[in-house]
Amino acid sequence: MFDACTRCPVRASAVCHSLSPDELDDLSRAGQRKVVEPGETLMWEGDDALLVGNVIEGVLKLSLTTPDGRDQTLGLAYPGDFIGRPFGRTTRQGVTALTGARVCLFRRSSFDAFARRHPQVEHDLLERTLGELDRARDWMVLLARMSAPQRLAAFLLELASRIGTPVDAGGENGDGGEAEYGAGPVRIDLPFGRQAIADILGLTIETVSRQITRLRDAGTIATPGRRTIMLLHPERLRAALN
Amino acid sequence: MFDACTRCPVRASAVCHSLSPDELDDLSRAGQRKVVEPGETLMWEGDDALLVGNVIEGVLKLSLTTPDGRDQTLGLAYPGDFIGRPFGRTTRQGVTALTGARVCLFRRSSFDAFARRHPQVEHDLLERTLGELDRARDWMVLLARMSAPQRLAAFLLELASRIGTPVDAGGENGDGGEAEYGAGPVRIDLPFGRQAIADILGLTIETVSRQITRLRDAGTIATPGRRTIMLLHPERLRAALN
DNA sequence: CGGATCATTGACTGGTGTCAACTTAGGTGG
DNA sequence: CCACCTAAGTTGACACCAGTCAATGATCCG
Repeated sequence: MFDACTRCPVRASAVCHSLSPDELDDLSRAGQRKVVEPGETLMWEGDDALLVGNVIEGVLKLSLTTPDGRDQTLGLAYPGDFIGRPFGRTTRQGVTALTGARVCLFRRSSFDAFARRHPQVEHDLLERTLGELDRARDWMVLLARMSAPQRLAAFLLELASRIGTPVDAGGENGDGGEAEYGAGPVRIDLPFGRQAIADILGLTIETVSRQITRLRDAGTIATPGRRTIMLLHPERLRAALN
Repeated sequence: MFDACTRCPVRASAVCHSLSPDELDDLSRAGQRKVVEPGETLMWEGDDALLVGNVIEGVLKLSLTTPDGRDQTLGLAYPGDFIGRPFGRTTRQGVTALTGARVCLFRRSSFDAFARRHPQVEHDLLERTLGELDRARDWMVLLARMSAPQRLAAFLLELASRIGTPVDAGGENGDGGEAEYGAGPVRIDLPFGRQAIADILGLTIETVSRQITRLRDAGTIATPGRRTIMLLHPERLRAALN
């Protein structure tokens, strides 16, 4: 298990990155890896907060259900991100896998105790949480004030920076890595369908669909498949935000 | 100054509550009290994060401006709350006093260093930030999915629990304290005007005004003055949320 | 090839924003 | 103490964007 941590693909970016080999060994004994199926819910909103963990691979959503039964996605968790609610009685948001995923889970009580013994872990958690809060508040502005076209533009740009791959005008750039996208076209392979986008943007699936059609007709994007979007003119999306 | 901390009205609830007298003395040397005028902005969005602090008295707002110049309030800070962005280069949200206020400020660099030497403070900050994040996410659902009547109802109920005073059917309850409100009427003395409410709820001032009128006509609330709202039937507001 | 799911499109409705006029509250100075 | 003035709040008319309901079209999978 210690070895599993050493070779962990998110070793450098997860909350455990600052631990010494001994500490890591200690923590790893409390952890358990789990493969999550697409659509599987790891934690339900309102549940007792029994588990926390790290995303190793895949994309998960944090979501809440409105009183009238609609779903609102509050954030996405990518590899290296922390999930769950430490130091609290209940998890206020549900955590559901959008894609197949692998996670590394801890009993919350064990993790809490470990974190309190390791200030560096608490500090890392604090920095992450402060960053999450900043991002949540940015998103609040989008949900509170922006039109459907603006919401979609902002979302596509964020996706591009998270999981987009730059595409050379002449052909594939090749590596499929994290390369920063600039002015050129970007390819996004969506890990989810239209309904999930609607849930994220606080819109209906029909409105999302109409906005995508509009952007395609304008030549700003191309949609070679249901789950692929090419940003042909990212700068136009950026312009649409103002 | 040490004495000032000992007698501080938010001594029990602020981030410094867990400190020993010696530690408190240490921290207090780095702090400075400041009186803030209504409307005064303590920190501007995008500023270098130079200051952090505690609210001692009054109500402040955290806000962001949309590209087209509208204001969105992201949260309110009440006495005991922590303000500013520790461990970061910039403050993403502006902090502006809605009422006259008193705060206790630290240079961020000093506070950061102090916190890193005192895991208990970092832990407290982490718990606060996690709570803030939960609340921000609840509010996201409101902004993303709820109608104007629902937003106002939710806001009035939150205000009631924060700064409302229960009112006996026969007369004043008297103490003006934090007493939990139950089924009975609650009086809210608004620390801000209609525009601020609109900024919080992501609506226009006209829509807020119309909703208030609607609730008054329905007998759910009374508005004896511009800055006073009496919740005559809080349970109706609660019902309106579903 | 056929069925099911997901996505798109269309027609219509309703809620909220916008612009503008009007009213009220509250403070100031005669 | 009252008249006035200003800022804040209210109300009305109208337009438009996004939601709803319904039908059609495209993909994926067995």
